[in-house]
Amino acid sequence: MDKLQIKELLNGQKFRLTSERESLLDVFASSSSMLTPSQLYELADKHDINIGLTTVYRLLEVLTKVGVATPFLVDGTIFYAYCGCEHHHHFVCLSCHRVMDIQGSCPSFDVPDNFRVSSHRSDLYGTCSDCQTANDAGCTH
Amino acid sequence: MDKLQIKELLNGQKFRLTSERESLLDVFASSSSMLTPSQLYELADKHDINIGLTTVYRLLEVLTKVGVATPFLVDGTIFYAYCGCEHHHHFVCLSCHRVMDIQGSCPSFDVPDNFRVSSHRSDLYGTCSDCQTANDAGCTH
DNA sequence: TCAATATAGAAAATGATTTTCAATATTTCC
DNA sequence: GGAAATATTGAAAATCATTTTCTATATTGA
Ligand SMILES: [Mn+2]
Ligand SMILES: [Mn+2]
Ligand SMILES: [Zn+2]
Ligand SMILES: [Zn+2]
Repeated sequence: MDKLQIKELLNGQKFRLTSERESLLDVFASSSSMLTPSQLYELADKHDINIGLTTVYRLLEVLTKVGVATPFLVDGTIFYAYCGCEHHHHFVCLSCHRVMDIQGSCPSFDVPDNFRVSSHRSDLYGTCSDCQTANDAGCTH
Repeated sequence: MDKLQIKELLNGQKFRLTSERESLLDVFASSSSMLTPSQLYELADKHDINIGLTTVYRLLEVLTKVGVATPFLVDGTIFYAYCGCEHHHHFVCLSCHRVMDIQGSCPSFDVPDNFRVSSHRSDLYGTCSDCQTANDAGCTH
């Protein structure tokens, strides 16, 4: 997904893509894992991008509002992953917290006619191949 | 779902179904809405069941652990609904917060062979019929 | 250029959740 | 039955995540 597109999306809701947000977004989008706000803050730090934690919260908030970030609830904790705008489904590795896009058409369920379905989520949870071999080797990382 | 079954499930993990938990469970299971811990606490109060908020948190924790309660993340807030053990899918009304079971077979996605899928969630979000007619009538409740 | 609007970030406030702990209840085993 | 071990309760305190506040700064738009 293009950064210009994201800027347009944000501007459409009177949000701005500042240099701070752009740097953070780069870090966020390049991570294949779902992250807590604090984890994103730490990760940015490692890239020598020193942004206030409040700003991290605000970025995740606006990205979620425009649909570019997706929140995941895992084991009582809320994580965020950069997922772009096109609707798709996910596999979440409960071991390494990586989030992978998966192929497949949207599920269809029997919903009463008079219900309006505005969105849906279909997420799979489990262990990715890397983490399985790691576990096989006796490593709990 | 039988209360005895729930007791067995809890006992299986060395949890006990005390009288406090049983009263709370009655209130919880009879609600068709997803609830925050505080909301369940208030609801119990209305039924003249006065249980500490800490106990409410602990009940939801153990019920989630044994799979009888399901957490929902909606708009940044974590709610819980009594859902029993048999796997199924849900429609969540974003207006009244009721959670309805929906029919349909589990979706199938293309997941790499070497991934282990341990669980999945398929949730629909929208507006139930009651809330649509309420909105039509100009009521924002 | 000037006014209006949005953001950054530190500090403080808030609020939700967890921990602690003493009392009580339940289970286990002799 | 009756310890001893284990689990629970709930109030209070502590902790932790998130939001609010506020001032300086930046951006947008007439
Ligand atoms: Mn994705
Ligand atoms: Mn259900
Ligand atoms: Zn993994
Ligand atoms: Zn409704």
